Amino acid sequence: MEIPAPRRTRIQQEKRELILEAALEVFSTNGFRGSTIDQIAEAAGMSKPNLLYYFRRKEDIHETLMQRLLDTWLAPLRELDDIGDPLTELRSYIRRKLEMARDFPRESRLFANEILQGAPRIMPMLEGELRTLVDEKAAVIKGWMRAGKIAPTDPWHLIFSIWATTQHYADFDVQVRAVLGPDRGGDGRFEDAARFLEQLFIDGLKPKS
Amino acid sequence: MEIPAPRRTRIQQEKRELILEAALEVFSTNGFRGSTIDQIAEAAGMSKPNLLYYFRRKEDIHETLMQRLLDTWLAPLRELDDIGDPLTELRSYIRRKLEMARDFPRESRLFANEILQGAPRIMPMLEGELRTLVDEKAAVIKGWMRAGKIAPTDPWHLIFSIWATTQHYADFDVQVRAVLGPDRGGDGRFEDAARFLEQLFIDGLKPKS
DNA sequence: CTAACGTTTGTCCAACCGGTCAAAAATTTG
DNA sequence: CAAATTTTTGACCGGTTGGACAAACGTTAG
Repeated sequence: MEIPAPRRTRIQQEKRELILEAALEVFSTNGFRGSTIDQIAEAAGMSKPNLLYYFRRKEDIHETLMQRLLDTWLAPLRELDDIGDPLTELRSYIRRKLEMARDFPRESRLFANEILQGAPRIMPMLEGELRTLVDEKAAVIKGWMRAGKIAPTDPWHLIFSIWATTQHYADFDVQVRAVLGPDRGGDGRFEDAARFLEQLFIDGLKPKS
Repeated sequence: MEIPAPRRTRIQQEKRELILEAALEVFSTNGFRGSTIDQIAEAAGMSKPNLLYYFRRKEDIHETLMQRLLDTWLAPLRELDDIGDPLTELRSYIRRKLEMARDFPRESRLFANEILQGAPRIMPMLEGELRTLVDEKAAVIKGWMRAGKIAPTDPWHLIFSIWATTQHYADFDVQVRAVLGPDRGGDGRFEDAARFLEQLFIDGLKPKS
């Protein structure tokens, strides 16, 4: 029961892409209800009825955006497997997630907006696809713990803490920059964050005695 | 140039309180633009014009809510000082922040919503009061590092990571519960989180050799 | 009691917003 | 070229929303 991909002309492909790009910008800064079709249309350089010719409802745009988002968003976690050294593997997962926060902050905020409001549109995905993937990776991590490669702890909360710390630099960007001030809040903040997070996750705060 | 607190009757005090409580509920789940005065009025058990008698504009409600929020929200950080053992002090800061995420999730989400949208209404506070406070506490932490009481690292990013990991359990609650599932996602999740975070921040993930 | 003051409500309005529609303009096809 | 098809637009509509307003109602002080 797969919905057949609608046949589309070259113009339709391009215009739909243009609209999605504009909608990402608008939705991620104003939220779904805070955004208007007019805003998206203007950002995409077309009239409202014209936009509605490509996406018949506002929700359709959001839904399409959401579906694409989740694939790329979970890619770093999918890559996590136990073919390498566990600590190295986790380190590079953290690095990849932080890079995504740096390079795709709009996507991160779009996702955060959706979750904050109770995930009305993607709840099935969270309980299904996401949960399965996390359980799978938690099992891998548990294996590392049993083998004594990393300290035994809760794999699920470990994953949460990686999500939280990395996405923080996208979702709370304005706060981070405000607190760091003009001097330290520049482009270097992501490298500082990377250094800090690596140390935190590997060694914690206890001083080496 | 302090604005004098308006003289208010008993009824005004009570009704304003009622409205703010209702508005916290509505704003924190729908965002500012996603919430209507009617919704707040209904949640407060009064008519819309009646509500507008106590707060003349929708923004006034949000602003009042925001001002109160920030005081209580930063209280745990204010309590952090160097009269105790540094590691213990940080541990109890983390615990307090996690308790706030558990006990005041609506406040956390209200704040997150505001920051996500670029903090249009509280930016001066972030650059002023908040930044000053964080700088002050960062200095305390730096002192601990110089004294060899905790491992040397970036105090600002340390504070960010504590905020991120603890608030995650309020802001991303639906995701946390969806991923943990009905069994592990119950009331015990905050204790699991507390245990995990303590271990993470103190010892990190490297196994004890 | 009654005048003054505080509170509540029904009604109304202008702006906004999501979405429709028919007709014009542009593009593709034969 | 001309017909068929796709794309674009201006005008419009019904519902919602923030907010104004005056009248009604309740309360309190003299």
